[in-house]
Amino acid sequence: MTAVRVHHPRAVRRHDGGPADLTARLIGQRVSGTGRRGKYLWLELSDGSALVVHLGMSGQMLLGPVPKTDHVRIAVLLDDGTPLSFVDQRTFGSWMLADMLTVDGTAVPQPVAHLARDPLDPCFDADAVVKVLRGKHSEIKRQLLDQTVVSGIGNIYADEALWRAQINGARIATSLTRKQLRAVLDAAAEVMSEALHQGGTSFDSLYVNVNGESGYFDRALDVYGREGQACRRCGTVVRREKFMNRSSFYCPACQPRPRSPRSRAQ
DNA sequence: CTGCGCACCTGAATGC
DNA sequence: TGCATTCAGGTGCGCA
Repeated sequence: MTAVRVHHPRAVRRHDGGPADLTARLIGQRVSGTGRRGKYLWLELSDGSALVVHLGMSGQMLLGPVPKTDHVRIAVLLDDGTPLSFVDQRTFGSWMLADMLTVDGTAVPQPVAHLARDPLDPCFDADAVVKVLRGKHSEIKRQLLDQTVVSGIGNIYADEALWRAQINGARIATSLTRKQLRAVLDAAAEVMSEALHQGGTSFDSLYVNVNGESGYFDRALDVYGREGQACRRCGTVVRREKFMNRSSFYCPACQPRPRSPRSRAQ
């Protein structure tokens, strides 16, 4: 990298040294590899450190001409003259530099070390995750969103996986069988894989791929965002309720709510 | 340890 | 018409 410009300091808020330190340490480095775990990705650098990137809600890493948008947060010039831009409208994304560590036989940057493997990781061990889930007396959806249990699953794909497995997200994981928990994890892997092949989930023009194209997976969503519409499996009206300051969508017939009083009763 | 509520941010959608 | 409010998402923090 021959030049680095941080246009918006918020984009490096998670980097300890701030914009000046990040810039100084990036210049002169070469990219020696790439990696990803859950919602984090990273570029391995020639000095052994890693540039860790989280795209947040709307972040993009773009190679080629700097786009004409107000949302370019960081601009880099690579050695061959190609610009690399970090574009992020909603500014939940960030860059940081970190050292690599070896965890469970895999080298990952330090800020990623606490994350569990994601369902698309070749080393993902579903049975081990089922054990973790069964060991916690907490709601299954809460655990699906806990990146230290299984990474890469957000609110939308959690709802989709639970719908496929016909499990209500408010069920306490300890009350579910190994088979049911395994079904939820398998469904999550399926949903993520299908979404990936369709270019992700786009609700509006913000969510586009590196070529500026929308993903099509939102058209394939079975339950998320379908409040008041018929369940695609049984026709019952899909419900929505508040959960962890987010929305949960579910079919009350296919995914019956737990009876236990510990759940969030209305 | 676990849960809970909130801040962070922007722009689209909705309300008055 | 215009201003105010609500909402969505992932992460991480302080506090119970």
